[in-house]
Amino acid sequence: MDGSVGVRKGAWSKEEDALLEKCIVKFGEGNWHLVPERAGLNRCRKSCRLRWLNYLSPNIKRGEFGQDEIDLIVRLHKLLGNRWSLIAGRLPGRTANDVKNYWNTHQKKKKEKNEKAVDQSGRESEETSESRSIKPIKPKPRALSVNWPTGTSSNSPGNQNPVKERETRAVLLGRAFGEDGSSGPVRPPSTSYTLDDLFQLETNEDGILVEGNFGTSDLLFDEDPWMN
DNA sequence: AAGTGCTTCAACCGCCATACT
DNA sequence: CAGTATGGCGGTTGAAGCACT
Repeated sequence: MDGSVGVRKGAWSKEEDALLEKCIVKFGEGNWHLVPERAGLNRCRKSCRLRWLNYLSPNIKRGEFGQDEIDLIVRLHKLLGNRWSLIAGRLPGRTANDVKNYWNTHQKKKKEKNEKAVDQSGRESEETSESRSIKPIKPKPRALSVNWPTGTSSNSPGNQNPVKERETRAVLLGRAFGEDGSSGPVRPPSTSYTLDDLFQLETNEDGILVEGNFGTSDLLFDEDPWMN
């Protein structure tokens, strides 16, 4: 794979950051397999990419998540499941890692609260809304084939294969969000999408977003989303 | 002030999809 | 068509910092 024998691991030093940044500024993003050599770094390509995307990239927004961002994460997670990259794509300046870390932190607290609730009131929490009805869309939208937009119907194995079928849906989802599949790998768009966009999307693209019965009411919370 | 436990988040790992040869 | 290279993702881990006793 990486063929990386004896590459450096662990936290990045300021010198390494500077080298990587210099390299990206000079050559641009992409060609990650060339980056370690170009930058003069004893790091594997994955490490370089991750460091740039999660930390060094100038687009990254730091600091705490705002309430609107939290709401959006909660709703999108309900819709998409653990599709952190897609969720992060709706949050300008936030990375998938940020969102994932944030979610895991709060999920932990949430779980603990649920367990306490079980201790106190029996099995009430088994009936929590999430476990009851919503099946998040699980498949991973990946880069799209150049033939994808035209060659999907008759020869697509997705029609018989449920997994493929769901993948197709997920790809559609990515496209519907504005990810242009015709030009290579799926990338987060530069603009954000509002919940209104999501709702509209659901109306227009009936059957694409939805797995099971899913309505706009499923995205609404009457109470603190982290509770219960 | 020191020790301990908890939380956060950067980074690694393994896997998968696509592109390329 | 098969094999290989590359990019990208989600899950997990561990170090550092913080809070509490």
